[in-house]
Amino acid sequence: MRIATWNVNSIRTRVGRVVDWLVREDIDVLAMQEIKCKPEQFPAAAFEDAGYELAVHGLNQWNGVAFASRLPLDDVTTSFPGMPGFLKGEEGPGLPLEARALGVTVGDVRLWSLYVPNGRALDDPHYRYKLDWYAALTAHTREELARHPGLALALMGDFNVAPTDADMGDPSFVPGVSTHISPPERAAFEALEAAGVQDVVRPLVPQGYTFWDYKQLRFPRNEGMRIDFILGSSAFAEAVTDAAIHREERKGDAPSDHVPIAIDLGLDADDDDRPMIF
DNA sequence: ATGGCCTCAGTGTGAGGA
Repeated sequence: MRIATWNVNSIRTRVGRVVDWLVREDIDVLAMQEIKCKPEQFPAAAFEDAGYELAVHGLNQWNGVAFASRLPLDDVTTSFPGMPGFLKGEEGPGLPLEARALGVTVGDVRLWSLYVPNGRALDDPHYRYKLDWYAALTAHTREELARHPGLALALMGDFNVAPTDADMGDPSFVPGVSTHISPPERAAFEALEAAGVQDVVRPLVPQGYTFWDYKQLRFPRNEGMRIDFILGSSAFAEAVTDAAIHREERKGDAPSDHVPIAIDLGLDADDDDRPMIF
């Protein structure tokens, strides 16, 4: 089974490219972020004609998350319990939720497509929102794994944090000034991992970015950032057999500014110590 | 090579992205 995540930066603009890639790479389940449309605007036919069913969560022209899958999608969940909302100029609880989280179950595997808030600037209310969003996601993840020990769970998407200095290659992001590299953001990412999910791509792909800004020749200069991840529970991580960051998808006409990340899941049939997931 | 912002709503220009 091949699973992938991709911040597509508008699915209506990218539909041909995305479906071509799914078919070419034999992807079974794709988590998308920044679809930038409502469900009724989603170009569903192109996916369905290629053999994929959809789960779409979009409220307006911003954010938006979705799944495309060749396998049945069950237990579709929009937003996770405790997820904070946001409304410019206002603060406190009860603000409207944005379309940033979508959970599905495929077989016995629980998957989330996540688009973590950007933060905008260290002194912007959006930064507090980002940290609160991380805290709520961490609490939910911890509770979910406590409730279902041994669950194969993966959090996939755009986490908007470069966890290490090697993950930040964009010179416009300055320590002490910029988002994505601040100690509180990095601590929030580490706290999420400590809740019981680990980066299942980095051990197999130690180097490489997943995002390059459209501006200032960032891609030709390879001044990118590694901010898209697949974080898996122990049961999920043990089933990962391969991983790849598809850097080629940043080339050519009308690319997203993010590239897809794909992993293979499988099991050694002779190893009875491992849980049988598929 | 991979090339100097892009997308959306809406029709002029602001918001948002990272």
